[in-house]
Amino acid sequence: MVLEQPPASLVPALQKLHAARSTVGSATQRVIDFVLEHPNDVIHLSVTEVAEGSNSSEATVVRLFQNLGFKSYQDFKIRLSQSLVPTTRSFERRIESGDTAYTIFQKVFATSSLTLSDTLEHLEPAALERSVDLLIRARRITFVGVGGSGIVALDAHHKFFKLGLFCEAVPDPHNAAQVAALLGPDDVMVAISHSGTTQDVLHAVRIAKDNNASLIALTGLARSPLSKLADVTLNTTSPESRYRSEAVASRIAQLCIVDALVVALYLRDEERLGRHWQRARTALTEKRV
Amino acid sequence: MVLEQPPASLVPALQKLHAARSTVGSATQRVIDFVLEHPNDVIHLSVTEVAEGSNSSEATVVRLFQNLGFKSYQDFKIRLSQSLVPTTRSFERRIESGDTAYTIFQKVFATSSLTLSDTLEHLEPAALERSVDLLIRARRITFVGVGGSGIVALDAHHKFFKLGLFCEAVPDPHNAAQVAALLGPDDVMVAISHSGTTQDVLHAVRIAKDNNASLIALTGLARSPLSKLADVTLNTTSPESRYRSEAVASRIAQLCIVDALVVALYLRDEERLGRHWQRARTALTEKRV
DNA sequence: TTTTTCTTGTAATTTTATTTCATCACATTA
DNA sequence: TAATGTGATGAAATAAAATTACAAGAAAAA
Repeated sequence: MVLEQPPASLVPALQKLHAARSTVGSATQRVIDFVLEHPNDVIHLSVTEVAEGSNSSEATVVRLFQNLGFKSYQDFKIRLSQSLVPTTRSFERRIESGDTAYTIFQKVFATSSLTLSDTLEHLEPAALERSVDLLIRARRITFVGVGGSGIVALDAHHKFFKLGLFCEAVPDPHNAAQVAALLGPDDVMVAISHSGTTQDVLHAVRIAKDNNASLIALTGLARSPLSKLADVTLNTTSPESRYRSEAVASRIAQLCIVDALVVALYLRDEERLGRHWQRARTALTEKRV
Repeated sequence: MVLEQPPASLVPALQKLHAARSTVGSATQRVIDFVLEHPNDVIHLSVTEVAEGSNSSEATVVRLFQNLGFKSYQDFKIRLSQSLVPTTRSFERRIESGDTAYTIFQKVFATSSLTLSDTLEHLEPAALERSVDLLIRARRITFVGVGGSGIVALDAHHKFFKLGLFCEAVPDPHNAAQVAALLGPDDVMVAISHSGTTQDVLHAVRIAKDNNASLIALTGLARSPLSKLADVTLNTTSPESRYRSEAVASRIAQLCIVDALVVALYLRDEERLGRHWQRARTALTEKRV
């Protein structure tokens, strides 16, 4: 078995295992498979137990991890436990009637954090690139969303506007359809709806599509009517929770997506957009004490 | 040494050690001190090495962790390594000109996540309780903020409104002062300003204080003119970052604070607020496909 | 003071990790 | 086809680490 010295390992422990899988013998492969299938258990298992679980021998287990560049089996377990940490277990996030304000804050923040990482994990790099492509070329950008999603639309408008882009937010369902009717093939509509089934939004979206405008969907359900109509879908995912609707938690992720889009656009055309942004910024400073 | 069975432990491993310190003997204290001083090294040390490092015996080390509720010394090391998982280092969050869209997303999301945990860490439990007290008793709640903070105000209004509370958002600086003039001693103003120095907001806040209204400040700088006027200050903290103003990152945390406040209020008076919330919810369902 | 309780370190024991070594499987070459 | 080399493997030996048993000593209670 030949293995290069692994790079300073930003890579979580499990990826190393996966990468090595094809270059090792059958017994060692069984060990790798076992570890990949039960990573959370392995943290608490001894060499002997792993050997038994994978129908191999202790020696094979020990050698595997040494060859992978870990100082010892224990060393591997430490690394592994560190890469497995992020999921605050759901029972630790569940809000109970008797919780103190601070406990509630802890749990709400934990859920939000989890929503962010879950969402990031499920976003497709290709979809992001396409979104940026569409937005940077757009003549005009319209953000549509009602209710809670309307807030996201306003936020997006606020930020895109600072970049000097021609854009508008339509948080009012009545106006949405009318604005959609004005869009053309060079324009982009960004439709925001957690459920992806909001009638008012769908109505506006259909009109926009009829006019050949491009459509980016920001939604919480991958297979919704809205995402079927969209050129690109950016999905948020969030864990269930009592006392706090999924929609609310996913809004945090949507705002974060907007933030990231703004930064990505900025870097695509720093020359033009940077100038606008600076001007908007200095105009604000005068308003401070 | 008497120790209650530790609660489901939202608490990182080290806090347990710290809490137990005063209830144990001198040798055990030396062990605790050693671990608290070198947590990152301990992860890789054996029982014997820890015993040597702390001038105690192996038995003392092993017993300490068993008494603290860990299954074994190894079990403790696993927990410890999980609580020590290095936060994404700042150079891994810094956005560079050449970054791909996906990389930018990773970095923006990482920064947001960090902002959330930083903010939570700095929030004072007492301040949270007082905020909830003030809000639940309020006759009328006014959210004030301009620009980006105006979005937070709107979001807060949207959510508090669903609980059936008498509230309003004033994202327009002109109206802010007028609305503030209408407030009385039973009312609460929630002022949102990242810098805590926004003239328009301060103006409105002073008027509100003159009318003896209570003031909750949502700000990003602890020692700002705004927080001096406030009865309670809820602070957001966020790491520096290029291409993305601190204000933008901290907005995520502000929204999260609002979310948590809503949940906390709800649980304080589930009877009354739950009824309202249910009604608002069912009214929405009809708008879906 | 005496008795009891709790803490501690030494040493024995058990568990766990690592190394050694003989064997086997497979590929290459004669 | 047989001979040879290479690397993977597991049984067993060894080493290391963790845990427990126990007796001595300190502190608290009677």
